[in-house]
Amino acid sequence: MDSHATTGGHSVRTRSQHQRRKRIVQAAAALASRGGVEAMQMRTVAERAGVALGTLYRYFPSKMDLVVAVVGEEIDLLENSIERRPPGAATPSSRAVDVLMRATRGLMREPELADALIRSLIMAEVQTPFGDRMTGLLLRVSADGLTLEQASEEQRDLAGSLASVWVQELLEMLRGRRTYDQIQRRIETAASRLLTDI
Amino acid sequence: MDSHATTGGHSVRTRSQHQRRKRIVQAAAALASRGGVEAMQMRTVAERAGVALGTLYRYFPSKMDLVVAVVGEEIDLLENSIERRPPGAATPSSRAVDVLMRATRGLMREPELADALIRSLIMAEVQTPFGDRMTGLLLRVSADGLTLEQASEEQRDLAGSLASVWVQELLEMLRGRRTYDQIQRRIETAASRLLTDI
DNA sequence: ACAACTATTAGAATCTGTTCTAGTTTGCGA
DNA sequence: TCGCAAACTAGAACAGATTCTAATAGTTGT
Repeated sequence: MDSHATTGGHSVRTRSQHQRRKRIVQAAAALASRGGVEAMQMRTVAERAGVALGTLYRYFPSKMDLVVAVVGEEIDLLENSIERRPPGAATPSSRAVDVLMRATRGLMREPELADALIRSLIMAEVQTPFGDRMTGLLLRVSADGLTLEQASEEQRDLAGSLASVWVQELLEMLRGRRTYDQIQRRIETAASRLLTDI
Repeated sequence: MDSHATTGGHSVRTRSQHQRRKRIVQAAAALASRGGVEAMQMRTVAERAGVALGTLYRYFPSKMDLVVAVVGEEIDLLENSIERRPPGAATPSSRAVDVLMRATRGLMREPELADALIRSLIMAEVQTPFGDRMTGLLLRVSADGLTLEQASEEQRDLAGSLASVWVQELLEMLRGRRTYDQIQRRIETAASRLLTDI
């Protein structure tokens, strides 16, 4: 309903505010990467970031907003990684698989963090940019640099569906019901159907 | 870690305990079907069920366990209904779409409850038979009565992927980001790709 | 019937997210 | 520089989930 300046990072006034925000997110990520969301308590985050609890709530109106910010950084890392080393495979679908499995490996490196973030995002009442960003990423690598806005509805549907499958597979993995190889096979199967002739 | 007797309903000792459990679940469902999970406060549930808070926690060690129990009853209804009236469309993919959209309409009738249902299933630490049951249902209607065990790995992957897409679309709907028609279009698009020549 | 054990109860206590209050500091335009 | 609005701080207060306690009621085996 309301658009805060907190999650976007725009409309930040001073340098110190920018740094404060950064310290908060870093403190949150550090805590979450060990004990998960439970360890990422608002009081503790504030303390670690050297900030009052009220200030933390000024920057992030709820704990979920903070989680979303942490996830945003993870996606930034993924996007940077893709920019540095774009997937070189021949077909759209195998490029998409490349990206998704690279993201999977990244998340597997910090399972506690991944678990906390994925579950929290799925539980979020409000819209999170997570799905859209992944969908955009998939479109970019599989449909020749297309953006979310330029894509046709069908293209967005197909890329979005693949992102959905990936998220569910991640959840299954976090439940201990999938191995990396199983995820890869399922993603490959789904991608070859969903992204052929896109 | 531990497997309680609470969610299963087995190992209930006396008749009064069985009835107590039933009253608790009914009270919880009544509260959730109006105000959603927030309205379903543990104190209130205990009060409505005429049970002490400690007793409620003896039966359901966490709020999530209670939600899962409420939701379990709803799923039974859903599956029975679908099996009583099998879809009659011509192609495998349209039969699958039929089933999924019928389930969607059923869930839309009580949005607050549906919200709790879907989220709890996704969040459940333990395995819930939900995904597998849904996948089995899709295989049955789209691949000529196939069961989960009889299907090939690829068939299970494809049906499972469609189920994943459906679950994510439901979540988007509950967040207010999808209309019924949008879901239908996306499910149709995904199904036609995933279930052709299955 | 008796003892041991388990279930239930009312209510206090704890924990953590969130809000509120009152006072202090900071940035900035006049 | 002055003054003001916004940002910040410490800490109390509040809310709802979960845990704990001490007492009572119910069940079961002998």
